[in-house]
Amino acid sequence: MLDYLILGSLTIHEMSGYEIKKLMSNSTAFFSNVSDGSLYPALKRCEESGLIRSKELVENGRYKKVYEITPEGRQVFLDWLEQPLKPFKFRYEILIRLFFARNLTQDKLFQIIDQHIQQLEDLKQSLENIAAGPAKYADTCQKATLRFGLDFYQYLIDWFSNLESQLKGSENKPALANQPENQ
Amino acid sequence: MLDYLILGSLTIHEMSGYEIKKLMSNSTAFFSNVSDGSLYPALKRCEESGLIRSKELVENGRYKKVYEITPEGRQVFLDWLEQPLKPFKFRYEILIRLFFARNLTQDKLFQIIDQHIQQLEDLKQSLENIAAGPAKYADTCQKATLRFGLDFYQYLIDWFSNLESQLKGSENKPALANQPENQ
DNA sequence: TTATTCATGTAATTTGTTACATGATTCT
DNA sequence: AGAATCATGTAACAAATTACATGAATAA
Repeated sequence: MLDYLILGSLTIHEMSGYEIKKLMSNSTAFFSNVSDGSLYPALKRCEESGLIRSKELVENGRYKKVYEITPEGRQVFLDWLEQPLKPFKFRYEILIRLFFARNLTQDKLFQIIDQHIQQLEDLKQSLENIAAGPAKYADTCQKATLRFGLDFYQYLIDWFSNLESQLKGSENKPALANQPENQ
Repeated sequence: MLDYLILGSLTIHEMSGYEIKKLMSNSTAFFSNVSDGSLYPALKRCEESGLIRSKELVENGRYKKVYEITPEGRQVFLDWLEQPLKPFKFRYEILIRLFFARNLTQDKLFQIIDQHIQQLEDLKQSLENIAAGPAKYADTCQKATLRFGLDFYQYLIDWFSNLESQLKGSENKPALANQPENQ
């Protein structure tokens, strides 16, 4: 996955590892925050398999290793782009908490939900900052990606806010216990 | 994470590895589809660290290893439940495709989006089947978890359908190219 | 002068998957 | 008789993280 993120970035133009990281966090942070410890080994791996090649240079007295994509790398990337998607899997920590929330007081549960809403607000804010920024390289599809992030975070914020209201609304009832329903 | 999923399951009642897997896929499949290769080693690990203990028995001529949570395990689980959430991270393959979609013809992009919508419809259907089923152990919070899955998949289906309409609407324009904006 | 940003990397660990391997029971 | 489900596990591999490690340039 990371390899394709690297190849994709290099289809835009040649970049150093550091710049690739920058691009990720300035535009796609919400779906891929890459750590140094995975990026640099991945670059090495891709170079070894001939998908990218590097030149080392010194710019403003700073050592840099700038990578460009090779024709083979471009082909591999284009092939991947068209391939069927892997099965969609999604692991979402707060849902696990929610699933087992009967072990929790309602207050504690609300704390966790509030905390998550705050996380989401922060993430949304950082995307808004990116959206308000210079938005380099942003074509229609890249803008759609950003738009997705904004919409998505807002959706989750609303969903969890709504859940809280509903749980609060049934506060007098045994909220976390089994409630009979017509089945 | 998996360890907590196991502990959480065992707060409901004692279960074998197989039953834990069943519980996951019958109620929380959409956020945690656990493979044998991770579940059984995890059970071993938890037992070695004293969080759970097992008894082996033969039921209907079938060998079983039934696990129950220990008081220490319960405490570890409850502590975890209340702990701050880890930073929310989300990697979503189709967004990476979308981000680099300028390397793709519009037709190919639509194929990918359609394929993803189909994935989501299938996942939603499987959740609907679960929701229509006997819904064992389903307390309010567990129902909310299921509800989340249904709402979430529908949201994504709508979002991507909408994206397609929008892209189709601008088909005469250079859809995948950089479109100037007021910045 | 001190913190931040730029810049690259390694080592140990974590967490999980896929494929392999086995075997009994029950449903059709 | 054969397929599906029940039931448990190992071994090899994959992908990524965290912590460690270094060091120059620039902005406060």
